[in-house]
Amino acid sequence: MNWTVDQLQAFVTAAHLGSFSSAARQLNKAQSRVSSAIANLEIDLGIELFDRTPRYPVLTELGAQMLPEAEFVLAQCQRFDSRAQFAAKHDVISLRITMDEALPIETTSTIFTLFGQKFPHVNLVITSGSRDDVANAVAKKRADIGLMLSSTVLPMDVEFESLGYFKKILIFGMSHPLAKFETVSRTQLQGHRQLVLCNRSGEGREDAFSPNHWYIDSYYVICDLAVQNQGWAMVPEHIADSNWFAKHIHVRSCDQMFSGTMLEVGVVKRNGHSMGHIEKWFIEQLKDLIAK
Amino acid sequence: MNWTVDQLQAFVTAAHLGSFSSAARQLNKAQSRVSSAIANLEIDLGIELFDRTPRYPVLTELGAQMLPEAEFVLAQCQRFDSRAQFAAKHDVISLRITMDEALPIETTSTIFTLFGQKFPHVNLVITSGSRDDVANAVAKKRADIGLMLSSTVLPMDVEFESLGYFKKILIFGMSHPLAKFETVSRTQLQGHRQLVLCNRSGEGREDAFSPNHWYIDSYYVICDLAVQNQGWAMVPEHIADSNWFAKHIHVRSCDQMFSGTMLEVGVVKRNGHSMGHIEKWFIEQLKDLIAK
DNA sequence: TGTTACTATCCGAATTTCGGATAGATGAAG
DNA sequence: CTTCATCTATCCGAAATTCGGATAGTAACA
Repeated sequence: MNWTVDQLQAFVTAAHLGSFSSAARQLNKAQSRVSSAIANLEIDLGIELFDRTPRYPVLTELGAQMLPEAEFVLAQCQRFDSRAQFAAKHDVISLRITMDEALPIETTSTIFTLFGQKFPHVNLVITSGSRDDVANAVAKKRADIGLMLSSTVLPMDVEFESLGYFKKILIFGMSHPLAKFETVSRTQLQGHRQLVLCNRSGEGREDAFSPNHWYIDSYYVICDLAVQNQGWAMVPEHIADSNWFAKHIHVRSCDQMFSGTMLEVGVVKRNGHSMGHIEKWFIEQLKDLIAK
Repeated sequence: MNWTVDQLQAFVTAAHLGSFSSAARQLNKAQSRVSSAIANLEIDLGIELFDRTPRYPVLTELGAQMLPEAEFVLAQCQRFDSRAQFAAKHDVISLRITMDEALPIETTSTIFTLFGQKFPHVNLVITSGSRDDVANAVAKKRADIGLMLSSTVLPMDVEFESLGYFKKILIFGMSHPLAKFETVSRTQLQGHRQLVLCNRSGEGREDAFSPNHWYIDSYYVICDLAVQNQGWAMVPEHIADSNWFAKHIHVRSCDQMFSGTMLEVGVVKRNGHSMGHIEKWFIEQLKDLIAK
């Protein structure tokens, strides 16, 4: 393997333009260079790429078969190079994002699309998990930034920055005793079981309002149980509205009932981890989207 | 983009071995070459790949992120090269095979598996179609060799070479009038509709035995119609035995009844197209498999 | 037949590549 | 603490290669 990328370049452009001379002009090289570059490539590969008997060189059968291969290799080389140039400028080549599975996918997926357009050379690693997983992944350096709903307990070495709020709403199943009332009072709620979010470890609970309550570590499980009339709950609006649950639960406004009806959402990052402008861009986009 | 494949090679092996010197030994180069190769690569990419302050150089964060990229590019270069070496030797880099859809898939798929093991550098293009499609694809240079059941009419510029024979058997539907007989005579058959294969254009028919007959261009359609008791037919054994039809049709031996109970199978290739030894290998394998 | 545009080849200057030698540095061993 | 082995960066001169220009031969075209 003695050929160079330049030789591949000469081969590919000559094949496209159909002439060594024009290839030389396009590549800003002397014509003799393109000629000898291709000749040397042919020697090295052991393949005659062009038939030179006609006026303009024409690809041989094997040459035509090797052309797409060469184009592919060349493209990979260029991708490698531009990625390196990018990394040299921005000091980053991949960004690992982890997010709470309770976040609305519509929101985040549009961000990733934007991200891919704006930073085509950056690898994204997207993981998701429960709220604990998110904070831990950031703390343990398995992720660069995390996206999660606010939690009262956080690992020591990460910090939380608020981005905005999601509205929480009151839900219960179709056959739940409260379903027959148009409005419900605080007292009525206290008479039934509340489904409250907690961490995976069972700690870091939200405040339970009803003395009768279950602690559950996932909003999705909570909604599932609500569908089966096992209790009422306060959950983020987008989860109750999702296709899985929307038709099987009752929704009641409860603005006047609780103060903490808003759920804080924010990013977690390692303490002292200074963010590059890619990370900043990402967080700005998130703020915009959540504000809507 | 000014770096060379050699520099990538030096980077990758040095990263793996953890030392420039050992990389130089493995690559049969002077140590100074590896050192300067990597230094030049770093300059060209604008990235510091190794941290040289410790005893042994250790990858920087960016260097670690670029390593798999470099490995990938290198692997593509080597693949390109070995494929070229192969093509130089065998004059082929891809083989386009087209086959009659009536051929037993079990047979051919094992051949393709073998082929992939024996010639990992050859691209396979596999298409299938009716018997006309096969011959035409070869004639029109859309395929290199075709695999089909014998046909009385072939395009001018292709030739047929016999590989072996498939047994044909007599079939009819479960409720067909002939189903109640253990054996059937030629006269009985002539009293019922025969389903006969023809070309897509309606020409190139097999000989119809019964004066009452339909011409159909696919054995699968023929079997379908037989299942629905629309007539009797002579079809290749493997088609009648296939999962689709086996339980819905009656099979009768008919060796003593017809002389042409064998169906010739063979390859078609362009006139004068001299086969490389890859094509020969392929055809040999086919002969072996069909003989079984 | 002359003109134009193409390719292969030759050539000398300029550049790069190559391995060896050297010097400084580091970690292990005594 | 000293010695030693081994590492890396750098320098060096010879050798090889690369580079663009010049030239010659050739095919298409008017």
